[in-house]
Amino acid sequence: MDARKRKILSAVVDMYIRTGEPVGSKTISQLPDIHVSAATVRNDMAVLEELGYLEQPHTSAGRVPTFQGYRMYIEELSGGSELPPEERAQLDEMLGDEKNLTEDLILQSATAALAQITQCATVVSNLAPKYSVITKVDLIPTGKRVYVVLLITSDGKIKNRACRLQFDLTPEHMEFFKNFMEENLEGMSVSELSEERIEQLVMAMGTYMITLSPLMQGICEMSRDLQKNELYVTGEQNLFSCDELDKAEVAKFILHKQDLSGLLDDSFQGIKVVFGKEGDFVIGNSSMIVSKYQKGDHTAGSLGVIGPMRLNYAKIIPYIEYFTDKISHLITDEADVSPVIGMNEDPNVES
Amino acid sequence: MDARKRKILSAVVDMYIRTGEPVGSKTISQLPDIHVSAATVRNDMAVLEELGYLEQPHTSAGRVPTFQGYRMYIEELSGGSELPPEERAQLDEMLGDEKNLTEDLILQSATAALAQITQCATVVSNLAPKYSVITKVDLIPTGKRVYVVLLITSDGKIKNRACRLQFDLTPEHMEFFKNFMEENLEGMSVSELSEERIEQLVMAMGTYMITLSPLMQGICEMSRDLQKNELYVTGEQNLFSCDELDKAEVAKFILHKQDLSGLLDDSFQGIKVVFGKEGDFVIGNSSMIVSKYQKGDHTAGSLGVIGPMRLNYAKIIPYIEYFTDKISHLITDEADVSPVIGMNEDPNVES
DNA sequence: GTTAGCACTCAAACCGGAAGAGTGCTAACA
DNA sequence: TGTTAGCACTCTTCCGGTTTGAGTGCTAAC
Repeated sequence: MDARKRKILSAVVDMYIRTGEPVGSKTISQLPDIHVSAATVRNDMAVLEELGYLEQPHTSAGRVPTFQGYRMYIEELSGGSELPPEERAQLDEMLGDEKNLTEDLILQSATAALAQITQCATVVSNLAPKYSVITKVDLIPTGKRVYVVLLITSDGKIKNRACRLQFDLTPEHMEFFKNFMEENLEGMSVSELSEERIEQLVMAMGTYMITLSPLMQGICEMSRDLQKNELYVTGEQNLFSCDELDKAEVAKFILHKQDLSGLLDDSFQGIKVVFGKEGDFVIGNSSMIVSKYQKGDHTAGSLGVIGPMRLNYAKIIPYIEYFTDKISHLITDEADVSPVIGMNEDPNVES
Repeated sequence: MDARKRKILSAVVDMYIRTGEPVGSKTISQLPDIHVSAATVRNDMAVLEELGYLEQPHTSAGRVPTFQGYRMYIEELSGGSELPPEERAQLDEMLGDEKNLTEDLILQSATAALAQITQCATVVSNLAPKYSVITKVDLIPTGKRVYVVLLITSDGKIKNRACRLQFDLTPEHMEFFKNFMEENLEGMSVSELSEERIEQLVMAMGTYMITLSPLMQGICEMSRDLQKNELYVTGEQNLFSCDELDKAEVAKFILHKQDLSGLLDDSFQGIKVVFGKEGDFVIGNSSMIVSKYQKGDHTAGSLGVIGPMRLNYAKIIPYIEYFTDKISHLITDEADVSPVIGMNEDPNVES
């Protein structure tokens, strides 16, 4: 494919993104940096159509990019531009006071900022940190035969569960439980805390087993929660004010946002673009641009934008790259400094 | 307004609910219990239109009920039918094993069941219990200068917040805090726990004030959470499969469901019906039917159904009445028996 | 390889008439 | 006086035909 065809393809996609109308040969030929006639453009477009980059809604209409066409266009872009300093400053300002923020807050303000400038929905999948460790287990009596088990992890997550027992616990029982936890659970990695492991621990409790097993059941449920990845979505409203998207599909998406995790946690590098209805992603005519962020040397999660397929990729891709970069730095630094203020009661956090 | 007009109005609303088409005089005159000609029906309909119960989309179309028309129709109904035993049995079964359930679970299964049989969205506003008391405050060190404050209430709610202090606490500080809480906070009603009250307590701490005030700040935030009413919404999908409702409005509603609390907590008795766009309720062409449930002698919350205005009121109203009655009994009984298993980490709970 | 010219295609917009549902009014009837 | 049949009228909806215009593919000339 020669340079002119590439240029024409780019121009078609660009124009289509701007206008939403199928693009004709005449329009392209009139562009300042296209120096050939409409007829020539027509010939090239016919070839681009054969190659699968463009298509016609009907015989006498202009051309519209295919998925493949968009992909090619995006690839051309992504090598490109660094963000100009003034935009960078603007983004920094939107991110707010970066210091002293916790990981959750950093992610929240990043998604909020991104949603606002792109006028799209933004999504973050924050992987359950693999190195997180249980730092504290506590047991608090709160009523007749009701006890609250409290679980705190090294990355600042706090979980609690109330458990009803068959008998009230003696001080000896309480003592045993606390010691047992200190010896066996505290210091253990959350990812090790499988159901089998808990089963084993219950067995190891000996005569206390029967009385205390509901507590262990509670711990089991909490550890399952802790191992789930978190998914935030913000700016869903923006999808509804976009008339290229089917409202019913958007609604379905919002109600099943969890389904995204598969797409987001997929292994990939750099920028990934997913188009609606091309794969598992349910909103037709939409696209999702995702990039990963790191904590130290590990992938810690991914940040993405969801909007119509006609999206200003040229602007948005650098934004996302800048944000994920920035997040990587912030959370890596932050991890060195101090534990995190818990946010596990925020209703926007789903898993 | 004579009996025949009343009957005709009822018939028109009924027919309109079934078909969704404007109803003509001929259709009505052919109904089995209408024994007058179409011309007579026409005359009556003209009167009903003058009275504001019916309207015409255009001159040569049939009649459609107005808000007032619906209201009249619903009023006629609500005196009516007890639920037949077989339906009652069916509802009971859907509610599942009623014993041993907590308040939250009762409400959840009721909304789920109601959403399923009505194919509508259901909504529950559970008022923050006014008599709820703080039973326990605990303080747990979890990291360098980081402490978790735990708050447990008599109705089984558990809240926690991590607070970062300026210094690490000495055992003496810890001791003081726990004692102070035991003396001043435990036993106090949640509703008394205003910001001013907390302010006063901070003042009363004397020399410990500066060090411990971030903890009190945390308590303040948690008490604010505890005083919020809870709002569950279920079955939102159903609204999207209903083509009389504007999807964009439904979406807006879902994203701002909190706005409902005003409508739900309003004081009223028996059944209340709100029509979309008539007042503050945003979904055009929709209606919401609400009824209150009691805990002992106090209103504890309300349960409602949201669907298209063309709703089978004759069926749904008795359902709602039955459910709220049942819920009232269950939660009143349950309160006597045992404290509640906490559910405050459920992501569906909003406030 | 590029371009102008031309015939062709197709969607969208427009128009006008016919069909049909339903009304309001009037005059007759019990 | 209330009820009914009849009739003219209104208004939406549907259908088919025509027009318009944008855009194409092909061909022949440059």
